[in-house]
Amino acid sequence: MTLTNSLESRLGYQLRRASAVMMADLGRELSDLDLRPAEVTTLLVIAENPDCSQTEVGQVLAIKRANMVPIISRLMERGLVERRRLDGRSHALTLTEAGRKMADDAVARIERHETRFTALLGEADTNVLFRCLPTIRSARSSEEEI
Amino acid sequence: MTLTNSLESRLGYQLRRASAVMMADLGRELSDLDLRPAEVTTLLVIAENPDCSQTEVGQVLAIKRANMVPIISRLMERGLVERRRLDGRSHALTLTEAGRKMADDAVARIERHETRFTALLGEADTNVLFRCLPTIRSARSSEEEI
DNA sequence: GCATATTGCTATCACCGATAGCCGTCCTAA
DNA sequence: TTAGGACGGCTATCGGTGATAGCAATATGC
Repeated sequence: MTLTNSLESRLGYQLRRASAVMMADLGRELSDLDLRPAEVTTLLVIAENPDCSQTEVGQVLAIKRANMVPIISRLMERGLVERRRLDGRSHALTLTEAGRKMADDAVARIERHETRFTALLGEADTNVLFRCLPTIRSARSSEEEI
Repeated sequence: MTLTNSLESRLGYQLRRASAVMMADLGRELSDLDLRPAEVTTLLVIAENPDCSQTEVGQVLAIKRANMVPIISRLMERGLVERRRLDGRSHALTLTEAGRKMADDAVARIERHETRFTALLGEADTNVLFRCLPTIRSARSSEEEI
């Protein structure tokens, strides 16, 4: 017996399922770099914002301060990220040469991954998505801070 | 300093962030029912497919057999779901009266939650989303089975 | 100078997904 | 009719991500 599922008509459900599919595909694409999704995004943000701090990265990616710690630690252990003491509290993050190479490789893979999906959608619909998804993000109920 | 983030132009990233926002909102809306998202979806699928089996629910929701176990257990402990032995292997799942009430309450909350977002999008864009998101889901690379 | 805010950090929890493997049951084909 | 394989539920366990509470050191503004 094949079941009915009225959740199919729920935006949140569709979003969750679609996001899971893309995340799984991304994971596969990045698996042989041994980079987790959260680590790649961190790497790329540092790549385009040299000398940023750890909490700044967290703010732009919506990753809590506490959860940034193991991410940065692992990127440093692997020699992809370096940091320079700034003022006794904060560090300036930069990529090492290996980090830059890794970031370039990751971007290429992400591009392949992305076009696998956008190719199916067509430009018009893709544009609608890039308009709608930020709208959804901006709809956080007012009482939650950054 | 406010950072740049070129990930904003990636579909996967936007999907992930938007999905996270909606999930957080859903969690808030359901928190005083003490139902986790995975439990509500299970409850609703059983509601509209009485006498279905546990793996059938899993298949329609993309939840692995092994991961259904604690979900069903908890729903049964709370007296929301009952099951009847079918053939020594499988059980027929149904909602109890309390489960039906809970499901009705959950649906009402989900509806409030959903319209909070769809109201921001407008009907035309919402329709595009309901066309595009299933397309993305269907783009699983061919080598993965159900 | 002192109260307060900020930064990075530890420790710990919750939720969801995945894998490997067990056991009992069923189905089917030789 | 029975043997082999598929199936349904289950255990145990891990991985990834997010959240919270609280600490120590430092910076900042009054």
